[in-house]
Amino acid sequence: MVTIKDIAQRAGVSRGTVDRVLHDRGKVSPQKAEKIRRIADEMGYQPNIAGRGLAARKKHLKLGFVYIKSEHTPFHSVIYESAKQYAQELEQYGVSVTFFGLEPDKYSGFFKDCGNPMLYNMFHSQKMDGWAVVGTLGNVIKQTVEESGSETAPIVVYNMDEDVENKLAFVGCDYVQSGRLACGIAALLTKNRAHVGIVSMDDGSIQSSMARVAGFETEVKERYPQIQIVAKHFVENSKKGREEFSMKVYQMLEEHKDIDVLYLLNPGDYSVCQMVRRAGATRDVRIITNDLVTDWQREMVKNGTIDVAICQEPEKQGVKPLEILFNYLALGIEPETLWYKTELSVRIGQNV
Amino acid sequence: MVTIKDIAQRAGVSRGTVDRVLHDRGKVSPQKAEKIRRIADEMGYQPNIAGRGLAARKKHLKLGFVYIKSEHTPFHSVIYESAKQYAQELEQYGVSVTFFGLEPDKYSGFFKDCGNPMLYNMFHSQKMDGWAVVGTLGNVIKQTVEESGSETAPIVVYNMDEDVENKLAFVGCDYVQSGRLACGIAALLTKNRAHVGIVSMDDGSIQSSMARVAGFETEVKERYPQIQIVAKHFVENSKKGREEFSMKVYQMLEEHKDIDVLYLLNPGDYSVCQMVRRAGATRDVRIITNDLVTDWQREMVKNGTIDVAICQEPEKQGVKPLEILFNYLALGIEPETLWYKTELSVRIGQNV
DNA sequence: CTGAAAGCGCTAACAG
DNA sequence: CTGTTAGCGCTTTCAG
Repeated sequence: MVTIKDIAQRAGVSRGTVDRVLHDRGKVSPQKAEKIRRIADEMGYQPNIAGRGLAARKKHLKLGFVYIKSEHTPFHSVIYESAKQYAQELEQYGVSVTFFGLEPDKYSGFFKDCGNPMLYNMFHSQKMDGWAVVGTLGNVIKQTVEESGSETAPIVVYNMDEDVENKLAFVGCDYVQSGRLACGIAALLTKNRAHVGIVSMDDGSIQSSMARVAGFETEVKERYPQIQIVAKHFVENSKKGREEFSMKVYQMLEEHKDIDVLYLLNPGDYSVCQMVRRAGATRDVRIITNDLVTDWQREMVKNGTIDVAICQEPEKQGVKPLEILFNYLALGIEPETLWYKTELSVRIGQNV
Repeated sequence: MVTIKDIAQRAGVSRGTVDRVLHDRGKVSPQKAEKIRRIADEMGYQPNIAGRGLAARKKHLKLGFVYIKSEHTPFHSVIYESAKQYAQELEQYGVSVTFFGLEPDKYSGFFKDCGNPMLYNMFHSQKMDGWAVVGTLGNVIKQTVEESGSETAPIVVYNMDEDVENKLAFVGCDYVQSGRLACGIAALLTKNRAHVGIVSMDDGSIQSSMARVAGFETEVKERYPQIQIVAKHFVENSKKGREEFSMKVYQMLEEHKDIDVLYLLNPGDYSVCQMVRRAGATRDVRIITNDLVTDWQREMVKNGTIDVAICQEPEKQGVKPLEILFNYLALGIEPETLWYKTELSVRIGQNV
């Protein structure tokens, strides 16, 4: 294996100079730089990760992790817990991670106007070397941090993509594909003839739901002309909405006796599944949901209350953003891609 | 973060002594040892991986990877390629991996009597620090290596479990669960009423097939009393068998007009799927297969020739055994479990 | 039985 | 602009 020392020797310079050239830091005479680059190339130099990892401690990197903290979104709790655990592993590289929990429950209309003083208070004085931010908040945080005079630190967005300027990467699933996958499952369950009711606990304007519905509809058009979406219901995720949700779904099933597949985008409260089973005892409705994060949800898949769940690796959504930042800042490894897709998996009773 | 140096300082000894105590190597006076252990514990010492990784280079570890080399088993090619790639990453830790390809095509009855001279020639003079061995060959290799006078090196078995004495770990899927999963899918596809034909290109005596069939049958018994297994056919994987296979399956479908789910354990030649589609044009047969490793197979899932494929992470089966050995030998990390289960995933046209 | 020292590959800080 | 030095945490080797 060829080391930086070998290159230095061969080029007749010091290791420091080689390091400077390979990292474009400091000034080196053009001829020397060129020579060093050529030699490194010829010898097939590959930096040693262990060496870098060890030396990285001197950088005392600080990362910020911004997440959603709410008892109504257990999915984000899983992300948070995974990130927390990975942060501990990063400690040995001298990296410290600060967690910023945003609590939507405390502010009505949270996602719509989050350029509020709370955010300013939270972020204006934070100097971080890198940020991992849950989508839809990327730009807000970027602006808040920059306004407070700090230079631009790299940002990785997760869960929901957002058009943040110069973001380092995005980690999350392909929601359109998720919708397509749901359609493929509906087709399998009904020999390509599903009558589908789509339901979600959100006002229908959030990106993920729109993308999933669009994916589902595209797949119907392209591949399963006999599948029909007979009803769509969106109930907003508020106290009132949560109370009404089950009833709305019940009414939908009553109104459309031909529904044989229920596609739950964001059930919010999963007890709606149990309701469907009781109410539809004489009917055969298949339930497809998204995500599986609590024991209770898993249990429902195991016992058949939910037929199929489509999952998107929440753990990875917590870990990967930090990993990308660490690789970039500590080890000098650029992200391989701008979009790290988390896998869409199909879970049924036998593989939850 | 607490280092070995901190402990040494606090205990009033040298770093070398601390190292000896923490690794039970060399002799240290009992009182000192006890004291050091206590202090390490109190201070919550966690070894630094980067440091160990760097120091590991001096060990010049040698690992052996034994795999199956045959154009009839693309699954094992994927394992091999993944292992090969990971081996390259290990180079920077001073680890060299030697690959031993066993070619069953060259020997009839290969798996039954592989205590032959070929193996002896291949392994008798190999001194390795650790072995990763495909299941069903673990013991043979262990014996061959030991007979040739080499002391016992740790062995990790992969793909198929085997009762190797003192093996360090096994990496592979739960084949019984794989069979259960297939049954769960058959149930979904047919509203719990499947009439199933089970087919495989092996003589029915190999472990994985037996386990899958057993899992399927158990699930039928426990959960889906209305599912029936109406036929089972095993055709041995020989030249003759491969030629006959498609026809045998065709005959089975003709004989049992009620079959609506075909469960292909090891199709060998996937063209059988296309045959079923042509032959059964007027009939609605759903095909469930295992594993998805070639582009051709993926294409069949995409275009609906295969309805569902159950996969078992072949890449991981190549990488993980080497990773376990590396962690154990180079970093001193014991395997967390004796059985590293690879995940069983459900693939359909929308998530291949 | 134990301490001291060297070195794994890389980076940062300092001195010219 | 460039070379030297020190050190990240751990292991191994060499003396004693």
